Amino acid sequence: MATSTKKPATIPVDCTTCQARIDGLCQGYALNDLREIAGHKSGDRRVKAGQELLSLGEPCDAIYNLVDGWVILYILLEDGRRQILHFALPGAVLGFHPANGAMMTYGAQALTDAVVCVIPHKALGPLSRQYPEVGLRLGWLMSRDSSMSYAHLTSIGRHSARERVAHLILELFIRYRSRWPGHRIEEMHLPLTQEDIGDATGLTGIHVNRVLGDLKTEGILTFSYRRLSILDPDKLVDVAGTDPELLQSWIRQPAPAQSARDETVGGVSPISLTKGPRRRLGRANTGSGGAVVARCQA
Amino acid sequence: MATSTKKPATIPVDCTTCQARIDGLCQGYALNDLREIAGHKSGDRRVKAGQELLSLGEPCDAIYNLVDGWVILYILLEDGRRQILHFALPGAVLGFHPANGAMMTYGAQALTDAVVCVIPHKALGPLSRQYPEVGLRLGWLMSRDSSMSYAHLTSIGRHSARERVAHLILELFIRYRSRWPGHRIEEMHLPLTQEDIGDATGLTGIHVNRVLGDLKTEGILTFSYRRLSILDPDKLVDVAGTDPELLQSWIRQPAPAQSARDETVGGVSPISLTKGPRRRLGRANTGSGGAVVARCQA
DNA sequence: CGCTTACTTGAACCTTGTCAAGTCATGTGG
DNA sequence: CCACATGACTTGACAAGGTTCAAGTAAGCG
Repeated sequence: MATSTKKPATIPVDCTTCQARIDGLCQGYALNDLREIAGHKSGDRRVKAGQELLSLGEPCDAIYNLVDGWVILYILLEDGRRQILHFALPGAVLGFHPANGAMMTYGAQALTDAVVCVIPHKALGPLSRQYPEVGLRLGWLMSRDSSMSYAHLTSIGRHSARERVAHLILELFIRYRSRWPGHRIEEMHLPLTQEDIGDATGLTGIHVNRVLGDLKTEGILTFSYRRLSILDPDKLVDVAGTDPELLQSWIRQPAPAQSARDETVGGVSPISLTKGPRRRLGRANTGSGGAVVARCQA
Repeated sequence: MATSTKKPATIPVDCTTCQARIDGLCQGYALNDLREIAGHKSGDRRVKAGQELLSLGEPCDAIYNLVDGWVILYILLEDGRRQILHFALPGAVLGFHPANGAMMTYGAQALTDAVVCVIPHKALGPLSRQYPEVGLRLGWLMSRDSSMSYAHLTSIGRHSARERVAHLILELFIRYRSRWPGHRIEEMHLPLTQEDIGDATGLTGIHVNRVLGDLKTEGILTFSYRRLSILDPDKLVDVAGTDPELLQSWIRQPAPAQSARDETVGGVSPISLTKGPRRRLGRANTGSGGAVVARCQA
């Protein structure tokens, strides 16, 4: 379960066990640095499942480190249509905006009980002067977001309903499972309705239902009442029609802040996605000049 | 025209007049700082219209500051389907990747002759230590990219073909025109085919053609052979079914690196989008209760 | 046990895609 | 300046994938 049921709501976030240390903003910092960084926080915030964390149009003057729970980002149209933009998992940073004092251009709602730690935008300048890697890491996190967003764009724009649904489920499964490396389970609590899946994939909930029905008939997966079981991972990858490498790249960690590399989490190879070369992405035929591999240490 | 036809290909980029100084990475820096920053460059690169700048799957070890020209980011599927992810205009940063030494997850192709200046990833660490704002600005730029991407997701996922095409054209028009503040022209060279518009909006070129035909019949715009004229801006905004505020927010500048605020570019109000409150975005009805709760230590 | 939310299924409809056959615009060499 | 080649645009008929409307059933919750 992604929700923190063990802690009473009054206990503040414990930075030493925070997910943001694993692949989020605070990755790679030693304990005393964490204490420093936490000094910039304006506090923590807990929201119940179903509540809004950030509302469209409200001014946003802080970034939110998602510590626990699932959160969706979405845009609501005036006629009621909704597009889910992103499923944020612990370690994500929300509310980082291009322009200072800008309004939120989308909303954020908790799917499960959730916890965020809040850092005001105006602390970012000083913070990044003290810890220059923080700025870069924010950049990397944002860049990962847009990379994921690009994959979603491709899914919605150029894939069939079948592919889209399979792709989304595969993505969420892999992302979720990557944080429980030991588990080999192929079953999980996915806190979504079929309607939600529709709103994320650009389909109607009804059609999602039909697609899920097909996938069940074919023995690929079952999903009902927020319970997901993957029955045939390989077939699922096949139906999703995507390069598993791409999905993997999101759970691989950006470069850590310092040298404190932590290989215990992330980098796991979920299900059997490692089977042979399965290129699903084409290549342009315009010759492009050579490139050199280089490693970088920030 | 966005292409630089006046300079021969051998002259290096002049940082003092570079677009990246206006709303890109180098905004707000004084001349001697610019010189410092430019010292981290590994060089410039010029590509002809139609050529690939970055190829999918190749390792990427540098960021590319787009100095001049139009560049598309796209994903190509193995069966030939293509999704255009983004239209990059001067000032954009390309190739900034979450994981060090990662492969490109998408390709980039020049639509016009284009010029980029190249900064190796491994220079970013030192650079951001010397100029901490650089890391944050990169974050802001990436965050803007994902914000734009979110708008595209909504467009493709929840808008009709008509709305999508109108939205894209409006977006490109506004973004392009924002860099020529003086001009009140409603005509421009848009270096796209109808097929390209289709690949960006998740439609077929043929259907784009039909939609454009309708828009022309209705006296809203004409677009053919890369020539765009907006005949009725207000109607176009209406058809696009989007909040112009959102589009505006992308051409508004992020906070400058220092205090050197430069209001001469950007912040223009394109066409007559300023007419009254035109909220096209809905609001959730979940009461987003209270506020900040606990304070935290480390 | 009754309520609510979520899921399921069917039939009619409509938007968009597909296939095919054009026409028009632009550039090039003669 | 024209003939030709090429890429881009245009149009029509038809099919398909997905939506809409409507009427259910099952699961979870107090």
